[in-house]
Amino acid sequence: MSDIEKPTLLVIDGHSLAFRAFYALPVDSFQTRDGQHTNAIHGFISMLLNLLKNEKPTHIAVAFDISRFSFRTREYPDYKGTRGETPVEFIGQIPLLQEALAAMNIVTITKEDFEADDILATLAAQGTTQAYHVKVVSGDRDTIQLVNDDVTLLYPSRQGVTDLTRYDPPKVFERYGIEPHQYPEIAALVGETSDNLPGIPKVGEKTAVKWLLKYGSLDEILAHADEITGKVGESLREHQENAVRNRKLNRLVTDLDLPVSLDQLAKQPLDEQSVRDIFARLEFRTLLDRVLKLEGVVSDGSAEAAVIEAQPTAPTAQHLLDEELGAWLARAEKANPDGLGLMVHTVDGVPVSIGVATPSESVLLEWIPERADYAPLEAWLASEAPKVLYGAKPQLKALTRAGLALGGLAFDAELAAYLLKPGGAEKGLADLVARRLGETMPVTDPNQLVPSEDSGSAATDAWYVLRLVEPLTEALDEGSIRVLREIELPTLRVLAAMELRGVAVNHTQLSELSAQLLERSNTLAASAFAEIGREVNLGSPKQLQEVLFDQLGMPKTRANKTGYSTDAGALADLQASNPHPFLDLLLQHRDASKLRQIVETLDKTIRPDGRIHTSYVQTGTSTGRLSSTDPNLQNIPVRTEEGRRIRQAFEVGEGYDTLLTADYSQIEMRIMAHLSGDPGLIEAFQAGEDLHRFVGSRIFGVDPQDVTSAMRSKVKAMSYGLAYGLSAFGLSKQLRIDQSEAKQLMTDYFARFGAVRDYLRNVVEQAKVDGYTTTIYGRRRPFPELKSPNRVLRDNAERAALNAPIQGSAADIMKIAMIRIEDEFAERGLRSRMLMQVHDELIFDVMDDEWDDVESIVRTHMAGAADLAVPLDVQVGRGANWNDAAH
DNA sequence: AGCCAAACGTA
DNA sequence: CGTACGTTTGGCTG
Repeated sequence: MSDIEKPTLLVIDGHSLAFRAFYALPVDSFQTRDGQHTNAIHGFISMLLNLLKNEKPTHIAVAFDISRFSFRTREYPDYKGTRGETPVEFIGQIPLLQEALAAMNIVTITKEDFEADDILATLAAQGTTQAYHVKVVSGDRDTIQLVNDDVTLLYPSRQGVTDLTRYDPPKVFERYGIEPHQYPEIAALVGETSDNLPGIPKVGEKTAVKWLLKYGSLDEILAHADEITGKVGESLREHQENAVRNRKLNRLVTDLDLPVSLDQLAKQPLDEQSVRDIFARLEFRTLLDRVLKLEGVVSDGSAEAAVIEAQPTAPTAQHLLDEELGAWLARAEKANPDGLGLMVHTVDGVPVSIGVATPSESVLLEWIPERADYAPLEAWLASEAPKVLYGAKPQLKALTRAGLALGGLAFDAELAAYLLKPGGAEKGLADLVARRLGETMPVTDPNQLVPSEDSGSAATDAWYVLRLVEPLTEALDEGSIRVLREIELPTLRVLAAMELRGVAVNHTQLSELSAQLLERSNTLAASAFAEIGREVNLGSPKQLQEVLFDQLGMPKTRANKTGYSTDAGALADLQASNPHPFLDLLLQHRDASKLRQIVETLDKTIRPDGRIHTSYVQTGTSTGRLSSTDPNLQNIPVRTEEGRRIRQAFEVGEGYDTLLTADYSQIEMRIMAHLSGDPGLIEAFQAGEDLHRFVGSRIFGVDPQDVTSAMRSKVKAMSYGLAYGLSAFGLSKQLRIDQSEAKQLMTDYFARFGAVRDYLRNVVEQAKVDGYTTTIYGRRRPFPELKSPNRVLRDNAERAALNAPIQGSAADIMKIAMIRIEDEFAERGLRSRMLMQVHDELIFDVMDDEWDDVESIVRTHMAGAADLAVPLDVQVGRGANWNDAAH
């Protein structure tokens, strides 16, 4: 029988592929009206249809695990023990998938006490002896052992299920450098974290292959374990039983007694009515059409809309200049009043190419400065004609550097995706296109002989960006669209301007400080070494553990993954119980070197203009705050005297007279007062006196002037902890008081401020119902984990959920204030300018003759950014540097 | 070179 | 067993 005539048997690991599909497709986008999630089913069936089309199997079967338990878990109870809880959204999808497969007349096979992989292995073995071509589809690497001349493994690459890597024996050799049957021996040595099967520590794939090539088999390696030198050799001898156990567990069973024979797996025509029924329940229209079409069933009207078989390709970019360019833009603009796609590709912060796209056409320009024939583009960019971008901030900055204005920023797909999922799932434009459009963006393949001009061009990108608008807008609720248009898009402009401005930092001062700190840390290190009689790396927690717990015999501290904690808290505890000069020196050394590290990092980022230009990440937090990188200017020390010396190096810029700092006092507590409507808390803020003193007097039943500092600090810790979901345990630990006392404090607190407790409870309850929390302005944060059966996950989510509206509303308020301040500075033509944001604080370069205007504008817009039940208090300071400008 | 965990700075 | 971040370091893997 020639190869061509051999029947082809396709066997699929149902559970593992469905799970891959689950993580490859966005959960939110695949949900039936009654709330059943279907992303795993959709992804699986889609992959299955591709396989049927491409592999043309004559026989087919899908194997499923019956449960998490098998003969392997009996032999080794920890097997797969680290697997987390099944995500709630996945639950229920497998039975529905099996129904769909049944309707398609595809045989599903399960076997009590065995895993799906064993079924695959048995079928592969039967197929080989009965002269089939076997194609195994599995996401489990252990199935590599099944590969031979007649058995090919199709393995999903990375995240998705659309790309399957085809492993035949040469491919296995290319990837691993070994024969397929040797793979389990490699895996046994390396171990498998996802299955909770530790291997030989320090042995990775490379080492394992090396040994296998040298000794030929695992048994031989173990027999010659004595010959292997070094740490790895020791490790092998010490942990060889791991490898033996792993090898036993990863050997797939090839002789199961299955209830079906191969000829019973012959592909059958589907049952059209059943398929229609189940697909209707799953609300899969496009897939129904695909499935019926593939089976040659004449499709009815419902299919017409969805016969988009191949994914659309980007239009070929046109290269236009002068009048032609102007005419094209005018026509495109008129035909697309909602906006054109725009993408500016940059290198080192300056534009190199610019793409503009309509749904059917695109234009690409290489950007060369000072070319007159780009004039129509420059005019269009500067105009208010709406533009749609992805990741506009660096593009806007690059255009600004090139002297180009950008008006009409109507949409940023990155920001839109962020508002939908502020946890941040999509990474980059291509990922977003894959998830929201279900299309694969063309990539420039370096091996391509004739690179297609449009793949990866700014014009192609612009075209994809434009097409993202609809699905993203569709997915966003009204409130989020408002947040996008009224907060995030204007904030983007403000941030671009601030980043371009930077902040002046005194290099000389930082260098001096760094030198001083270095000297101090060296002295401290020397003294510390003298105390223990040897030199260790004080920056290595591992070496410190040896010193503290072995050499000095100190009591064990809090456990962590690598042993016992040596953090500042643990060291302070040790100092209290086992005073030793080394501890104090170590702490001081840590302080000095940490500070020096910060100083050094800052110093290195000062640009030739004498200023530090941070980048604010607008999509960096799940609450709506900004984050700051390269360098992070939002964690500059302030609590210690030494730390404040760093702030002294942040100076007023050349051409300006003074720095102004403005910060919100207790904004989160004020938001809590507003959101909870607690009369006591509202009164406290309206009275305008010291908040913690006021609250303390209520709780302890004394006059405000009789609140002691001990009382005040307890109340302060309690108040701040509230918004973080603080427990009595945490409070007692922080204040170093009994848990019972902490509990009493909480009881007393809530007795006086009960509405706060009710509010916090309600936030979580509501989030459980809605699946998300909302800020005052309608910014949402999803919380799927609130429904998790896993206690730890759920508790963490509950605390995050009660904090999200508070922290998020504060972030919204600050962003609104920034937008209004920046706008008014521009309107009034002020030279003074906003430089930095540190969550509740803004810093400005100010001209003396503008001081009064600036102060009043800043105060007005910060205080007026929200209309709360309590006033927003703004503290303003003035000085030549950041430290002196703090009040 | 790339990854993780620990540690620690801020609001 | 309080939220939200970013950066550096050591120590491991390759």
